[in-house]
Amino acid sequence: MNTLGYAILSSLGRNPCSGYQLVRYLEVLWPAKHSQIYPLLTKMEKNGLLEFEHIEQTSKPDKKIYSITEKGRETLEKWVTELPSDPIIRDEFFIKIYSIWLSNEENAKKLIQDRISKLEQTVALREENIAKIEQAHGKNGLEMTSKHFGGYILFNRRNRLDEEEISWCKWVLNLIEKAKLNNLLLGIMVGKLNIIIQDTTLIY
Amino acid sequence: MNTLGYAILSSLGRNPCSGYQLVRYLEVLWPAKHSQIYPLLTKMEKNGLLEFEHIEQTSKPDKKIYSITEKGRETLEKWVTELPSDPIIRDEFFIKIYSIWLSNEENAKKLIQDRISKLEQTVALREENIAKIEQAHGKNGLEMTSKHFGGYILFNRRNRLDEEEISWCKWVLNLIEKAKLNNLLLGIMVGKLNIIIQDTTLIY
DNA sequence: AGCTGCATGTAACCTGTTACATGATTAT
DNA sequence: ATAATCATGTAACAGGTTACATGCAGCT
Repeated sequence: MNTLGYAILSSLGRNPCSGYQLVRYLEVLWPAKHSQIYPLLTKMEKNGLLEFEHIEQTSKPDKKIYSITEKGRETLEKWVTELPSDPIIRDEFFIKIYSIWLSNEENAKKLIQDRISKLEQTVALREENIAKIEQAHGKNGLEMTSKHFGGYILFNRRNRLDEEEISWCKWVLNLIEKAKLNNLLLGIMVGKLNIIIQDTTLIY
Repeated sequence: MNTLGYAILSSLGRNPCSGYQLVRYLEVLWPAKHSQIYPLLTKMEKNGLLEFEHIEQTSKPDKKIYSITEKGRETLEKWVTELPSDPIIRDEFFIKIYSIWLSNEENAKKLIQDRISKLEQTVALREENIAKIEQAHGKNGLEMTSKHFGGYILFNRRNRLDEEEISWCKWVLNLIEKAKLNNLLLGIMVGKLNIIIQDTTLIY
Protein backbone atom coordinates (compact mmCIF):
# COMPACT_ATOMS: atom_id res chain seq x y z
CA MET A 1 0.00 0.00 0.00
CA ASN A 2 1.12 3.56 -0.65
CA THR A 3 1.52 6.42 1.82
CA LEU A 4 -1.91 7.85 1.05
CA GLY A 5 -3.34 4.58 2.31
CA TYR A 6 -1.56 5.01 5.65
CA ALA A 7 -2.75 8.62 5.85
CA ILE A 8 -6.30 7.33 5.41
CA LEU A 9 -5.78 4.68 8.10
CA SER A 10 -4.34 7.36 10.37
CA SER A 11 -7.32 9.66 9.93
CA LEU A 12 -9.99 6.95 10.14
CA GLY A 13 -8.16 5.49 13.13
CA ARG A 14 -8.88 8.71 14.98
CA ASN A 15 -12.49 8.87 13.91
CA PRO A 16 -14.65 7.30 11.22
CA CYS A 17 -15.90 9.51 8.41
CA SER A 18 -16.96 9.62 4.77
CA GLY A 19 -14.63 9.90 1.79
CA TYR A 20 -15.88 13.41 1.25
CA GLN A 21 -14.81 14.50 4.72
CA LEU A 22 -11.50 12.65 4.38
CA VAL A 23 -10.47 15.00 1.58
CA ARG A 24 -10.59 17.88 4.07
CA TYR A 25 -8.98 16.02 6.95
CA LEU A 26 -6.08 14.82 4.81
CA GLU A 27 -5.29 18.30 3.52
CA VAL A 28 -2.74 18.91 6.29
CA LEU A 29 -1.53 15.31 6.52
CA TRP A 30 -1.19 14.11 2.92
CA PRO A 31 -3.18 16.16 0.40
CA ALA A 32 -5.23 14.19 -2.14
CA LYS A 33 -8.20 14.82 -4.40
CA HIS A 34 -11.43 12.86 -4.10
CA SER A 35 -10.68 11.13 -7.41
CA GLN A 36 -7.69 9.52 -5.74
CA ILE A 37 -9.35 8.80 -2.40
CA TYR A 38 -12.59 7.08 -3.48
CA PRO A 39 -10.99 4.25 -5.49
CA LEU A 40 -8.41 3.66 -2.76
CA LEU A 41 -11.13 3.43 -0.08
CA THR A 42 -12.89 0.78 -2.16
CA LYS A 43 -9.64 -1.14 -2.58
CA MET A 44 -8.73 -0.94 1.11
CA GLU A 45 -12.20 -2.07 2.13
CA LYS A 46 -11.83 -5.10 -0.15
CA ASN A 47 -8.47 -5.84 1.50
CA GLY A 48 -10.11 -5.83 4.93
CA LEU A 49 -8.32 -2.75 6.28
CA LEU A 50 -11.52 -0.71 6.36
CA GLU A 51 -15.25 -1.28 6.67
CA PHE A 52 -18.13 1.05 5.89
CA GLU A 53 -21.71 1.68 6.82
CA HIS A 54 -24.09 2.97 4.22
CA ILE A 55 -25.98 6.00 5.55
CA GLU A 56 -29.13 7.05 3.72
CA GLN A 57 -29.90 10.75 3.79
CA THR A 58 -32.94 12.64 2.56
CA SER A 59 -31.88 16.23 2.03
CA LYS A 60 -28.33 15.26 1.04
CA PRO A 61 -26.84 12.45 -1.05
CA ASP A 62 -26.31 9.12 0.69
CA LYS A 63 -22.88 8.47 2.13
CA LYS A 64 -20.55 5.73 3.29
CA ILE A 65 -19.04 6.10 6.73
CA TYR A 66 -15.71 4.31 6.73
CA SER A 67 -13.96 3.05 9.85
CA ILE A 68 -10.74 1.19 10.48
CA THR A 69 -10.75 -2.57 11.15
CA GLU A 70 -8.54 -4.46 13.57
CA LYS A 71 -6.37 -5.54 10.64
CA GLY A 72 -6.14 -1.90 9.55
CA ARG A 73 -5.07 -0.76 13.01
CA GLU A 74 -2.38 -3.44 13.17
CA THR A 75 -1.09 -2.49 9.71
CA LEU A 76 -0.88 1.16 10.74
CA GLU A 77 0.78 0.44 14.09
CA LYS A 78 3.49 -1.60 12.39
CA TRP A 79 4.12 1.08 9.75
CA VAL A 80 4.41 3.86 12.34
CA THR A 81 7.51 2.26 13.88
CA GLU A 82 9.37 2.06 10.54
CA LEU A 83 11.51 5.07 9.82
CA PRO A 84 9.82 7.63 7.57
CA SER A 85 11.17 8.39 4.10
CA ASP A 86 12.56 11.85 3.41
CA PRO A 87 10.00 14.65 3.09
CA ILE A 88 9.21 16.01 -0.37
CA ILE A 89 8.84 19.77 -0.59
CA ARG A 90 7.99 21.35 -3.90
CA ASP A 91 7.64 25.12 -3.77
CA GLU A 92 7.65 27.40 -6.82
CA PHE A 93 8.65 30.21 -4.48
CA PHE A 94 12.15 28.67 -4.18
CA ILE A 95 12.66 28.80 -7.94
CA LYS A 96 11.42 32.38 -8.12
CA ILE A 97 13.68 33.44 -5.25
CA TYR A 98 16.53 31.66 -6.97
CA SER A 99 15.85 33.74 -10.07
CA ILE A 100 15.34 37.18 -8.54
CA TRP A 101 18.81 38.33 -9.50
CA LEU A 102 17.42 38.69 -13.03
CA SER A 103 14.48 40.66 -11.70
CA ASN A 104 14.23 44.20 -10.34
CA GLU A 105 13.87 45.39 -6.74
CA GLU A 106 10.14 46.03 -7.02
CA ASN A 107 9.36 42.48 -8.20
CA ALA A 108 11.65 40.98 -5.59
CA LYS A 109 9.99 42.88 -2.76
CA LYS A 110 6.53 41.97 -4.02
CA LEU A 111 7.45 38.28 -4.12
CA ILE A 112 8.56 38.38 -0.47
CA GLN A 113 5.72 40.63 0.66
CA ASP A 114 3.12 38.32 -0.87
CA ARG A 115 4.74 35.40 0.91
CA ILE A 116 4.51 37.24 4.24
CA SER A 117 0.81 38.00 3.65
CA LYS A 118 -0.03 34.38 2.89
CA LEU A 119 1.92 33.10 5.89
CA GLU A 120 0.35 35.63 8.27
CA GLN A 121 -3.10 34.62 7.09
CA THR A 122 -2.59 30.91 7.63
CA VAL A 123 -0.86 31.48 10.98
CA ALA A 124 -3.86 33.47 12.23
CA LEU A 125 -6.28 30.74 11.16
CA ARG A 126 -4.18 28.04 12.77
CA GLU A 127 -3.88 29.99 15.99
CA GLU A 128 -7.65 29.89 16.30
CA ASN A 129 -7.60 26.13 15.88
CA ILE A 130 -4.86 25.69 18.46
CA ALA A 131 -6.80 27.86 20.91
CA LYS A 132 -9.90 25.72 20.32
CA ILE A 133 -8.03 22.49 21.06
CA GLU A 134 -6.45 23.96 24.19
CA GLN A 135 -9.85 25.23 25.32
CA ALA A 136 -11.47 21.83 24.81
CA HIS A 137 -8.71 19.71 26.35
CA GLY A 138 -6.69 22.01 28.59
CA LYS A 139 -3.19 23.11 27.70
CA ASN A 140 -1.62 20.55 30.01
CA GLY A 141 -4.31 17.93 29.73
CA LEU A 142 -3.13 16.86 26.28
CA GLU A 143 -1.12 13.70 26.69
CA MET A 144 0.60 11.50 24.16
CA THR A 145 -2.16 8.94 24.48
CA SER A 146 -4.84 11.48 23.55
CA LYS A 147 -6.34 11.22 20.07
CA HIS A 148 -5.83 14.95 19.69
CA PHE A 149 -2.17 15.06 20.71
CA GLY A 150 -0.78 14.50 17.20
CA GLY A 151 -2.94 17.14 15.60
CA TYR A 152 -2.18 19.59 18.37
CA ILE A 153 1.60 19.30 18.16
CA LEU A 154 1.54 19.33 14.35
CA PHE A 155 -0.44 22.58 14.34
CA ASN A 156 2.10 23.98 16.74
CA ARG A 157 4.95 22.87 14.52
CA ARG A 158 3.53 24.48 11.40
CA ASN A 159 2.89 27.77 13.18
CA ARG A 160 6.39 27.89 14.61
CA LEU A 161 7.90 27.23 11.19
CA ASP A 162 5.65 29.73 9.45
CA GLU A 163 6.52 32.39 12.00
CA GLU A 164 10.21 31.66 11.50
CA GLU A 165 9.71 32.02 7.76
CA ILE A 166 7.99 35.39 8.23
CA SER A 167 11.00 36.50 10.23
CA TRP A 168 13.29 35.25 7.47
CA CYS A 169 11.28 37.17 4.85
CA LYS A 170 11.77 40.36 6.83
CA TRP A 171 15.49 39.65 7.07
CA VAL A 172 15.62 39.33 3.28
CA LEU A 173 13.72 42.60 2.82
CA ASN A 174 16.26 44.23 5.11
CA LEU A 175 19.15 42.79 3.11
CA ILE A 176 17.70 44.28 -0.06
CA GLU A 177 17.16 47.67 1.59
CA LYS A 178 20.65 47.69 3.05
CA ALA A 179 22.18 46.83 -0.31
CA LYS A 180 20.20 49.66 -1.91
CA LEU A 181 21.47 52.11 0.72
CA ASN A 182 25.01 50.94 0.16
CA ASN A 183 24.59 51.50 -3.54
CA LEU A 184 23.07 54.91 -2.92
CA LEU A 185 25.98 55.89 -0.67
CA LEU A 186 28.36 54.49 -3.22
CA GLY A 187 26.57 56.56 -5.86
CA ILE A 188 26.92 59.73 -3.77
CA MET A 189 30.55 58.98 -3.12
CA VAL A 190 31.17 58.41 -6.80
CA GLY A 191 29.36 61.69 -7.45
CA LYS A 192 31.53 63.54 -4.93
CA LEU A 193 34.57 61.87 -6.33
CA ASN A 194 33.59 63.12 -9.75
CA ILE A 195 33.32 66.67 -8.34
CA ILE A 196 36.70 66.31 -6.69
CA ILE A 197 38.13 64.99 -9.91
CA GLN A 198 36.45 67.82 -11.79
CA ASP A 199 37.76 70.30 -9.18
CA THR A 200 41.22 68.90 -9.29
CA THR A 201 41.09 68.90 -13.03
CA LEU A 202 40.07 72.52 -12.86
CA ILE A 203 42.85 73.42 -10.43
CA TYR A 204 45.59 71.57 -12.09
CA MET B 1 5.61 24.23 -19.73
CA ASN B 2 5.64 22.68 -16.27
CA THR B 3 7.41 23.87 -13.12
CA LEU B 4 10.35 21.52 -13.63
CA GLY B 5 10.99 23.37 -16.89
CA TYR B 6 11.22 26.68 -15.04
CA ALA B 7 13.50 25.13 -12.45
CA ILE B 8 15.78 24.05 -15.30
CA LEU B 9 15.69 27.55 -16.82
CA SER B 10 16.46 28.99 -13.39
CA SER B 11 19.49 26.77 -12.89
CA LEU B 12 20.86 27.07 -16.42
CA GLY B 13 20.23 30.81 -16.26
CA ARG B 14 22.76 30.97 -13.45
CA ASN B 15 25.29 28.79 -15.18
CA PRO B 16 25.28 26.33 -18.08
CA CYS B 17 25.77 22.65 -17.29
CA SER B 18 24.99 19.11 -18.39
CA GLY B 19 21.81 17.20 -17.65
CA TYR B 20 23.78 14.99 -15.31
CA GLN B 21 24.87 17.96 -13.21
CA LEU B 22 21.37 19.44 -13.31
CA VAL B 23 20.04 16.48 -11.34
CA ARG B 24 22.25 17.53 -8.43
CA TYR B 25 21.63 21.25 -8.73
CA LEU B 26 17.87 20.81 -8.83
CA GLU B 27 17.80 18.66 -5.70
CA VAL B 28 17.17 21.65 -3.45
CA LEU B 29 15.07 23.60 -5.95
CA TRP B 30 12.74 21.04 -7.53
CA PRO B 31 13.92 17.43 -7.18
CA ALA B 32 13.76 15.30 -10.33
CA LYS B 33 15.38 12.12 -11.63
CA HIS B 34 17.50 12.05 -14.77
CA SER B 35 14.76 10.08 -16.54
CA GLN B 36 12.52 13.12 -16.23
CA ILE B 37 15.20 15.71 -16.96
CA TYR B 38 16.77 14.35 -20.16
CA PRO B 39 13.59 14.19 -22.25
CA LEU B 40 12.52 17.64 -21.03
CA LEU B 41 15.90 19.15 -21.97
CA THR B 42 15.49 17.76 -25.49
CA LYS B 43 11.98 19.19 -25.71
CA MET B 44 13.00 22.61 -24.39
CA GLU B 45 15.91 22.76 -26.80
CA LYS B 46 13.53 22.03 -29.67
CA ASN B 47 11.30 24.86 -28.42
CA GLY B 48 14.21 27.28 -28.52
CA LEU B 49 14.42 27.89 -24.77
CA LEU B 50 17.78 26.15 -24.48
CA GLU B 51 20.78 25.37 -26.66
CA PHE B 52 23.59 22.90 -26.14
CA GLU B 53 27.16 22.29 -27.07
CA HIS B 54 28.40 18.74 -27.56
CA ILE B 55 31.58 18.16 -25.56
CA GLU B 56 33.69 15.15 -26.45
CA GLN B 57 35.62 13.56 -23.60
CA THR B 58 38.17 10.79 -23.57
CA SER B 59 38.24 9.32 -20.07
CA LYS B 60 34.55 10.01 -19.48
CA PRO B 61 31.42 9.72 -21.65
CA ASP B 62 30.67 12.66 -23.94
CA LYS B 63 28.29 15.28 -22.64
CA LYS B 64 25.97 18.08 -23.70
CA ILE B 65 26.42 21.45 -22.02
CA TYR B 66 23.08 23.21 -22.03
CA SER B 67 22.67 26.94 -21.71
CA ILE B 68 19.67 29.26 -21.67
CA THR B 69 18.72 31.22 -24.80
CA GLU B 70 17.39 34.78 -24.95
CA LYS B 71 13.89 33.36 -25.41
CA GLY B 72 14.44 31.14 -22.38
CA ARG B 73 15.54 34.06 -20.23
CA GLU B 74 12.49 36.09 -21.26
CA THR B 75 10.15 33.18 -20.53
CA LEU B 76 11.70 32.76 -17.08
CA GLU B 77 11.64 36.48 -16.26
CA LYS B 78 7.94 36.69 -17.09
CA TRP B 79 7.12 33.61 -15.00
CA VAL B 80 9.00 34.89 -11.96
CA THR B 81 6.64 37.86 -11.62
CA GLU B 82 3.51 35.66 -11.59
CA LEU B 83 2.44 34.63 -8.12
CA PRO B 84 3.65 31.17 -7.13
CA SER B 85 1.19 28.34 -6.51
CA ASP B 86 0.90 26.92 -2.99
CA PRO B 87 3.77 24.73 -1.83
CA ILE B 88 3.28 20.97 -1.69
CA ILE B 89 4.75 19.27 1.35
CA ARG B 90 4.47 15.51 1.70
CA ASP B 91 6.06 14.12 4.82
CA GLU B 92 5.43 10.65 6.22
CA PHE B 93 6.62 11.96 9.57
CA PHE B 94 3.38 13.97 9.90
CA ILE B 95 1.25 10.85 9.51
CA LYS B 96 3.38 8.94 12.02
CA ILE B 97 3.20 11.80 14.52
CA TYR B 98 -0.54 11.92 13.98
CA SER B 99 -0.72 8.25 14.87
CA ILE B 100 1.56 8.11 17.90
CA TRP B 101 -1.35 8.02 20.30
CA LEU B 102 -1.72 4.35 19.28
CA SER B 103 1.97 3.79 19.91
CA ASN B 104 3.98 3.58 23.12
CA GLU B 105 6.32 6.11 24.68
CA GLU B 106 9.47 4.38 23.47
CA ASN B 107 8.40 4.42 19.81
CA ALA B 108 7.22 8.00 20.05
CA LYS B 109 10.52 9.19 21.49
CA LYS B 110 12.49 7.28 18.88
CA LEU B 111 10.45 8.88 16.08
CA ILE B 112 11.26 12.37 17.39
CA GLN B 113 14.86 11.57 18.24
CA ASP B 114 15.52 10.23 14.74
CA ARG B 115 14.02 13.40 13.31
CA ILE B 116 16.37 15.52 15.44
CA SER B 117 19.40 13.50 14.29
CA LYS B 118 18.53 13.91 10.61
CA LEU B 119 17.88 17.63 10.98
CA GLU B 120 21.11 18.23 12.90
CA GLN B 121 23.07 16.42 10.22
CA THR B 122 21.64 18.44 7.33
CA VAL B 123 21.96 21.71 9.27
CA ALA B 124 25.66 21.05 9.84
CA LEU B 125 26.25 20.32 6.16
CA ARG B 126 24.35 23.42 5.09
CA GLU B 127 26.24 25.60 7.55
CA GLU B 128 29.46 24.63 5.79
CA ASN B 129 27.96 25.69 2.47
CA ILE B 130 26.75 29.01 3.86
CA ALA B 131 30.19 29.67 5.31
CA LYS B 132 31.76 28.92 1.93
CA ILE B 133 29.47 31.38 0.13
CA GLU B 134 30.11 34.07 2.75
CA GLN B 135 33.84 33.45 2.50
CA ALA B 136 33.80 33.73 -1.28
CA HIS B 137 31.53 36.76 -1.56
CA GLY B 138 31.67 38.54 1.77
CA LYS B 139 28.77 38.53 4.19
CA ASN B 140 27.67 42.00 3.12
CA GLY B 141 28.87 41.83 -0.44
CA LEU B 142 25.99 39.63 -1.48
CA GLU B 143 23.43 41.81 -3.20
CA MET B 144 20.13 41.01 -4.82
CA THR B 145 21.69 41.35 -8.24
CA SER B 146 24.31 38.71 -7.46
CA LYS B 147 23.84 35.30 -9.06
CA HIS B 148 24.52 33.75 -5.66
CA PHE B 149 22.02 35.80 -3.69
CA GLY B 150 19.06 33.43 -4.21
CA GLY B 151 20.99 30.33 -3.23
CA TYR B 152 22.47 32.08 -0.23
CA ILE B 153 19.18 33.26 1.23
CA LEU B 154 17.48 29.93 0.48
CA PHE B 155 20.19 28.05 2.39
CA ASN B 156 19.67 30.46 5.25
CA ARG B 157 15.93 29.91 5.16
CA ARG B 158 16.22 26.13 5.31
CA ASN B 159 18.64 26.23 8.21
CA ARG B 160 16.48 28.61 10.18
CA LEU B 161 13.43 26.39 9.67
CA ASP B 162 15.32 23.21 10.46
CA GLU B 163 16.66 24.72 13.66
CA GLU B 164 13.16 25.80 14.62
CA GLU B 165 11.97 22.26 14.00
CA ILE B 166 14.72 20.83 16.20
CA SER B 167 13.55 23.17 18.95
CA TRP B 168 9.97 22.00 18.37
CA CYS B 169 11.07 18.36 18.60
CA LYS B 170 12.63 19.06 21.98
CA TRP B 171 9.44 20.77 23.13
CA VAL B 172 7.48 17.63 22.17
CA LEU B 173 9.93 15.38 24.05
CA ASN B 174 9.43 17.62 27.07
CA LEU B 175 5.66 17.38 26.77
CA ILE B 176 5.89 13.60 26.77
CA GLU B 177 8.21 13.59 29.78
CA LYS B 178 6.00 16.01 31.68
CA ALA B 179 2.92 13.92 31.02
CA LYS B 180 4.75 10.82 32.26
CA LEU B 181 5.73 12.62 35.47
CA ASN B 182 2.15 13.74 35.96
CA ASN B 183 0.97 10.19 35.54
CA LEU B 184 3.62 8.96 37.95
CA LEU B 185 2.57 11.52 40.56
CA LEU B 186 -1.04 10.60 39.94
CA GLY B 187 -0.09 6.98 40.44
CA ILE B 188 1.61 7.72 43.76
CA MET B 189 -1.35 9.78 44.87
CA VAL B 190 -3.77 7.02 43.95
CA GLY B 191 -1.54 4.63 45.89
CA LYS B 192 -1.59 6.87 48.97
CA LEU B 193 -5.31 7.30 48.60
CA ASN B 194 -5.69 3.54 48.62
CA ILE B 195 -3.67 3.36 51.83
CA ILE B 196 -5.87 6.05 53.38
CA ILE B 197 -8.97 4.22 52.26
CA GLN B 198 -7.55 0.97 53.63
CA ASP B 199 -6.65 2.75 56.88
CA THR B 200 -10.03 4.35 57.21
CA THR B 201 -11.68 1.03 56.46
CA LEU B 202 -9.62 -0.52 59.22
CA ILE B 203 -10.52 2.14 61.76
CA TYR B 204 -14.22 2.33 61.09
C1' DA C 1 -30.84 32.56 -12.01
C1' DG C 2 -26.51 31.06 -10.35
C1' DC C 3 -23.26 29.61 -6.81
C1' DT C 4 -21.78 26.72 -2.81
C1' DG C 5 -21.94 22.50 -0.13
C1' DC C 6 -22.96 17.65 0.19
C1' DA C 7 -21.71 13.16 -1.87
C1' DT C 8 -19.75 9.54 -4.98
C1' DG C 9 -17.76 7.86 -8.93
C1' DT C 10 -14.90 7.32 -13.65
C1' DA C 11 -11.72 8.65 -17.61
C1' DA C 12 -8.02 11.01 -19.52
C1' DC C 13 -4.06 13.09 -18.72
C1' DC C 14 0.27 14.80 -16.69
C1' DT C 15 4.01 14.11 -13.36
C1' DG C 16 7.34 11.41 -11.12
C1' DT C 17 9.75 6.82 -9.90
C1' DT C 18 11.84 2.43 -10.85
C1' DA C 19 13.97 -0.42 -13.85
C1' DC C 20 16.48 -1.57 -18.15
C1' DA C 21 20.56 -0.53 -21.07
C1' DT C 22 25.56 0.66 -21.94
C1' DG C 23 30.48 1.43 -20.79
C1' DA C 24 34.93 3.44 -19.26
C1' DT C 25 37.56 5.12 -15.09
C1' DT C 26 38.83 5.46 -10.34
C1' DA C 27 38.76 4.49 -5.63
C1' DT C 28 38.09 0.86 -1.72
C1' DA D 1 36.52 -7.93 -6.95
C1' DT D 2 33.06 -4.44 -6.24
C1' DA D 3 31.19 -0.15 -5.90
C1' DA D 4 30.90 4.65 -7.15
C1' DT D 5 31.20 8.49 -10.53
C1' DC D 6 30.50 10.22 -15.06
C1' DA D 7 27.01 10.40 -18.85
C1' DT D 8 22.81 9.75 -21.65
C1' DG D 9 18.79 7.68 -22.94
C1' DT D 10 14.03 4.74 -23.01
C1' DA D 11 10.05 1.87 -21.13
C1' DA D 12 6.88 0.62 -17.80
C1' DC D 13 4.57 1.79 -13.95
C1' DA D 14 2.72 4.32 -9.89
C1' DG D 15 1.02 8.61 -8.08
C1' DG D 16 -1.60 12.75 -8.63
C1' DT D 17 -4.56 16.39 -11.22
C1' DT D 18 -8.19 17.91 -14.21
C1' DA D 19 -12.29 17.16 -16.29
C1' DC D 20 -16.71 14.76 -16.96
C1' DA D 21 -21.05 13.15 -14.77
C1' DT D 22 -25.19 13.52 -11.58
C1' DG D 23 -28.53 15.77 -8.41
C1' DC D 24 -30.72 18.09 -4.56
C1' DA D 25 -30.85 21.88 -0.90
C1' DG D 26 -30.01 26.34 0.66
C1' DC D 27 -28.25 30.86 0.10
C1' DT D 28 -27.67 35.53 -2.51
